[in-house]
Amino acid sequence: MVSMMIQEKVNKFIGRSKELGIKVTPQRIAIYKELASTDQHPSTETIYKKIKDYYPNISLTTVYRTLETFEKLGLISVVNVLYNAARYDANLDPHHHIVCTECKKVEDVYDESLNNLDISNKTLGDYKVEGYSLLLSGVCTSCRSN
Amino acid sequence: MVSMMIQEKVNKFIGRSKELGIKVTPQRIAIYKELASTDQHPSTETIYKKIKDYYPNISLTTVYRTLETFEKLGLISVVNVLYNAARYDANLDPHHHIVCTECKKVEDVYDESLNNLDISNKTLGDYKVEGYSLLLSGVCTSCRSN
DNA sequence: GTCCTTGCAAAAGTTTTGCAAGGTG
DNA sequence: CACCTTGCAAAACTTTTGCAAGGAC
Repeated sequence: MVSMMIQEKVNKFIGRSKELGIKVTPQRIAIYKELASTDQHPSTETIYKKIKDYYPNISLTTVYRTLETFEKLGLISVVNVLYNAARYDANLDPHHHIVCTECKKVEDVYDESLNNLDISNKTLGDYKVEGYSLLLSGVCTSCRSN
Repeated sequence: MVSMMIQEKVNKFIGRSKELGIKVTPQRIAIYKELASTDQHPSTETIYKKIKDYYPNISLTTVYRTLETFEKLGLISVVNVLYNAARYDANLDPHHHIVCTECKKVEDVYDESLNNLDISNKTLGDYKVEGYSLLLSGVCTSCRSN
């Protein structure tokens, strides 16, 4: 799966789009292909700029709308759920977070057993790792009751 | 530490500020106190609004600048490192991410042993958990050589 | 041909910057 | 009283929305 050829991924995407009943446009293919071609998770703007090289008419609005559509249908996922505004933390002790996917509320999660994960060196590649934190996602009570 | 009284946290903050050589202003105390009083990780705007209730002259700019200052000095930390722009992922297989704290580049991390963490039920409180992902942070090779 | 999708322009929302006035150490 | 910090206003940036034209099915 990881090493699946780009074209194969795109074909799968086209099939899935048809199943979902959304239209397969050149813009959508370009956007999906751009995203599937890298593991660097570019921003919307970056995707837009890359596509513009060979598809100069594409609009940034389309990239925004398309990524949102794909995400809602489960064709892609958001890496950073909390991208809309900076969130700070006065608590510097090691702990993790859980975010409500509905209301975007974030709360602390304390679980000692998660503070000393053994992360194999080979996964880290050429990074000098400073730390990690776990972001759990779910739906909080008050959102579930709505 | 977790249950340390707010005033105690604020006092510690004031002492640390003096050590660091930054000025202790009423605005800074208010901002720190607001952040230290909750585990909900409000956005900059939310902090601003709360403080405005009892300190109507405070400026949103000050809140932005102050939080940035605190973060750079290590007085607080950012929950969502990648808050400046949406980042998407075409790869729906379970995997994690590592972000370079310098250039904000994000890459995939594959490590089977991290895909089935045993998260104790009591930590999850009243959330219905859908999933989790690990965000490692570090400095990539190209940023380290600069 | 129908209706979803696109592109443009404008609006809304978030964050940063310049500068003069004010307050801390 | 020096210099850091604040507040205001404006600019820069990111994301969303309305609407008419265009294209997929």
